[in-house]
Amino acid sequence: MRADAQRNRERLIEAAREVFREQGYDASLDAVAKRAGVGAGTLYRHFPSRDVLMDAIMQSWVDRVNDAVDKVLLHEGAPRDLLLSWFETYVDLISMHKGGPAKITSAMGDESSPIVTKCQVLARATQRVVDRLEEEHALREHIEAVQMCRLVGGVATVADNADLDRAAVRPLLEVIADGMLA
Amino acid sequence: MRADAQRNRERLIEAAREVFREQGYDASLDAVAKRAGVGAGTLYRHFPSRDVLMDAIMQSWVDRVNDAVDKVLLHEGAPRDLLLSWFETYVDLISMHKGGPAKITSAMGDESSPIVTKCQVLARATQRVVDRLEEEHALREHIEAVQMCRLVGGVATVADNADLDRAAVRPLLEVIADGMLA
DNA sequence: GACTATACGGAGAGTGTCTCCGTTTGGCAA
DNA sequence: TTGCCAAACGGAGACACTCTCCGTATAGTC
Repeated sequence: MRADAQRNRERLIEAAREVFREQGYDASLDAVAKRAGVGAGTLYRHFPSRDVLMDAIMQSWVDRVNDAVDKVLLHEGAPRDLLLSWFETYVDLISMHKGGPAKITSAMGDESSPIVTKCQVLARATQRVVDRLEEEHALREHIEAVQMCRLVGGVATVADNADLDRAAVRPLLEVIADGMLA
Repeated sequence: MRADAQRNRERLIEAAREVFREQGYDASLDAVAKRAGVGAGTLYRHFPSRDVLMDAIMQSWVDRVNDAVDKVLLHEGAPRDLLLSWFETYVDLISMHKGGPAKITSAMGDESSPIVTKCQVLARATQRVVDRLEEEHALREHIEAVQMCRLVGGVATVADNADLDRAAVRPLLEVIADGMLA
């Protein structure tokens, strides 16, 4: 890739990060291009769709997911606490941008989604939690990681849309946890 | 209201019902106006926003909700079956239009939403199910109808976004039910 | 320094939202 | 019946966003 192309690509990602944080996932892509100081054509050449751009700005986020699940799994304690701890972390992780929870959760299990890699990172992290709980025989049978992602993602989506705070989200996560634990 | 205004209002509602069914909740409002045979100005005078229009086309749906909960409560059987039966009915009721689950669930508990009356109808119906289960001491403590609506609405939203079928939705609803039952 | 593949930029086509204002009409009073 | 006018209509058009096309600029190579 030519040096100017590389530079513009990075500028676009940085601009998108800022604009999406300020205005949410629905922000105008022309605004992103303008913030980056490039033309619309340049933006669309690098990132043919909004989702591809989203995927790119989430690279550093992948590391954060993996760090987060490591940290959660470190914690010794009751299975219910572990599970709830992961659920709350999960909600935080997918709620970094307005509209994020819906976007990520609807792509979960869709092989052709442009953000499939991000979903896989989340699913694998969740699988590690499932594995740990199964070792301890703490989970009911037939509980799959993808179901966990969908349920908790559903709660995060509702919370995102309705501006619910953590206090309102907590009891919803508890219901899900109790429904999954043996 | 003048007779022509009344007539146009009804035409618009009928047209919106058709267009939303065919094209989903995101369909162009100009398309609705055109289908109704009126100008865009007439549409926006009657219905200042998409949500207000949605609210209007859902009038008959209110009756359907009430019929549905009556029918579910008639059913004798285990509490778990009753609860799951209501959950599946609930998902069907709010999934009549693409985008409906997110719209309805995010407005749940928001007094200023244009579709607040529809949310209340759903919440009251769900409350009747909660009351019945509490009579039978089948429910855990501190379970509120609005939480039920949010959890099941979250599942419906995910299913709507990700095109999940009933078979994929069922186990998610089971987790929620098990998390709520004593 | 010249060449060319690569990348850039922004005008503009396509689409949707919503408003404004000149025109039409329903309903009433005389 | 007729005349009046408040109420309602309609659609052009301003504005916003997405995405493409193509003339222009330039990075990298020889």
